[in-house]
Amino acid sequence: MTRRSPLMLQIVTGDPRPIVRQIGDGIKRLIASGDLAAGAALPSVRGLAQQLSINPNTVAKAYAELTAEGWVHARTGLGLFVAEQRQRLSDAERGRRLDEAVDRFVSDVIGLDYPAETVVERVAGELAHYATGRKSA
Amino acid sequence: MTRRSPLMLQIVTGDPRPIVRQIGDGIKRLIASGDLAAGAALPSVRGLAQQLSINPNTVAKAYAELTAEGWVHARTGLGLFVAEQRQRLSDAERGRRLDEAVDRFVSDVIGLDYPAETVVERVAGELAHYATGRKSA
Amino acid sequence: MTRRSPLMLQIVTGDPRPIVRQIGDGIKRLIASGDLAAGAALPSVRGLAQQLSINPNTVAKAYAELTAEGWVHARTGLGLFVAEQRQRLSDAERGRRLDEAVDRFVSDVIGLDYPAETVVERVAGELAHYATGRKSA
Amino acid sequence: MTRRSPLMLQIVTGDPRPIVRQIGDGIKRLIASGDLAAGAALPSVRGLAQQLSINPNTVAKAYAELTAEGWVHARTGLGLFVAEQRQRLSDAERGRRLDEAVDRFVSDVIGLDYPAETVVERVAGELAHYATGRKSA
DNA sequence: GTGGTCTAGACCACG
DNA sequence: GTGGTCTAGACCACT
Repeated sequence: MTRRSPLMLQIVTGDPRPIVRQIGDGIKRLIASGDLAAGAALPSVRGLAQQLSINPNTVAKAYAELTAEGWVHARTGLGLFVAEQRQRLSDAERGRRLDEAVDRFVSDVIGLDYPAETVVERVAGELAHYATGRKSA
Repeated sequence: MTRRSPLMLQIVTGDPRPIVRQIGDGIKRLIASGDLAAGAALPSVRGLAQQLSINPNTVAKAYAELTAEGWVHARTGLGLFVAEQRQRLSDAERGRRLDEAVDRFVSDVIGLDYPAETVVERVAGELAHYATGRKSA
Repeated sequence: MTRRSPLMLQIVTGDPRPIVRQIGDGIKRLIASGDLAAGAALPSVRGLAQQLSINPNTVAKAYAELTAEGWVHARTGLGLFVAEQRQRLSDAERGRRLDEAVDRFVSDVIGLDYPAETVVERVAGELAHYATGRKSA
Repeated sequence: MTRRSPLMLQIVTGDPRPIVRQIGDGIKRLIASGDLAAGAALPSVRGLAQQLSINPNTVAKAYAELTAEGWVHARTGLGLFVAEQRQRLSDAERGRRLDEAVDRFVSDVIGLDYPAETVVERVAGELAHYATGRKSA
């Protein structure tokens, strides 16, 4: 139950997001989708770095951010484990971040000339993978 | 048609997007919403720079990108004008960018723990302000 | 008002806290005490690194954490600025962190054999420097 | 007096403190609160390790630190016993540690935006559970 | 000039 | 073995 199997993670060089963010986003999704349950062990810094052929420091940085944001917690000498999820941000802050994300998304998409329904459906489809209120899968 | 009135544009220092992008996004929005019709003239580089109190180089760079992406075109000695509507990006490129934007959006929102419907409604609401689908099709 | 004067910051090699944390804590205090008002510019990464005779990456890391926690925000090409303060954490999370801090503090102090009043007075004295609800100075 | 009953100790995996420290802090608290009187025997290294389901090395290290700090003393062939109350640290050292603890505590709490009185009351409340001041003075 | 990212390699405490 | 910290030096985008 705490075995460290290779994660379903891959970094894409073409992706404009920095590697650190790709790792962070990827793991957040695995947690949100329930593929990584609370208490599960993450791959070691060195292990994941080797698996992805990147520098261990880059992985460590991504892990540090996930730790700071409360997604995982480190037990020195043992490794990283998925934390219990809990509401860390104030409602006001959550609202601000939603606004920001929506705003940016609209800016990104507005020039692509897709019908609004198409865009909305794509978003809805993606979000469907992640249960409301997380990990109800 | 070609008068150069001050654009309804403003840069926000708190915005995480670089200024170049804020200008580009802003003008794309004005075009998409119809506030800037095809054939309309854009403010001069110096004029807009002064209006927004930013470096003219920054405006010039934003304009260069809009030109490269086909949103506007330069008429030597006259200035920049909003281009006639046409397919600016290949379908493949459009699809790729949609994917990218959706992906990023989902990553941004996933930790906020909002019900999917809430998020989808917000996006739909924002998109409703702009032209739905391609106008010159 | 946005001038970058040398900060009242110093790192102590004997301090058990890592340098990154000393910098972060120091700046948080300067902000909390009002010495660094919202909108004020922080010293540049390279500048502070030189001033403290440490590696720029170390400063950058400290700054990145402050940014992630919302104390400051970066404007690429311009520098870092003190952010408007706002309630980012949920009440539950704030409570958890208070509990944790108190718990740790008691553990640290319990063996030193000081009268409780002495300890409490020291804490009260230190906290008095930082106005309730921040920057009311 | 010297019977070796199971200690009222537990390690918490979620606790940010390393296990070594949790053990040390826990025993110090038991001594400070009087639950472990001077002369009382501590559980054996192997026994406590088994009770807490942790590595004996970890317990041994914690015991070594307690011994070095003068909290307990070893009687060869018999085990560890709580030391008679005496000045374990120099005044300078005690003062330094108090400063350090207060400093760290203030840094931890400063961003949580609680009124100073609230924080002070919490500290006072926690400290009240333990002996106020040195007991054998 | 500014901050942000990435690599490489070192040392530490912890289990 | 684990994660955490620090240094050194490089390249990038932005102003």
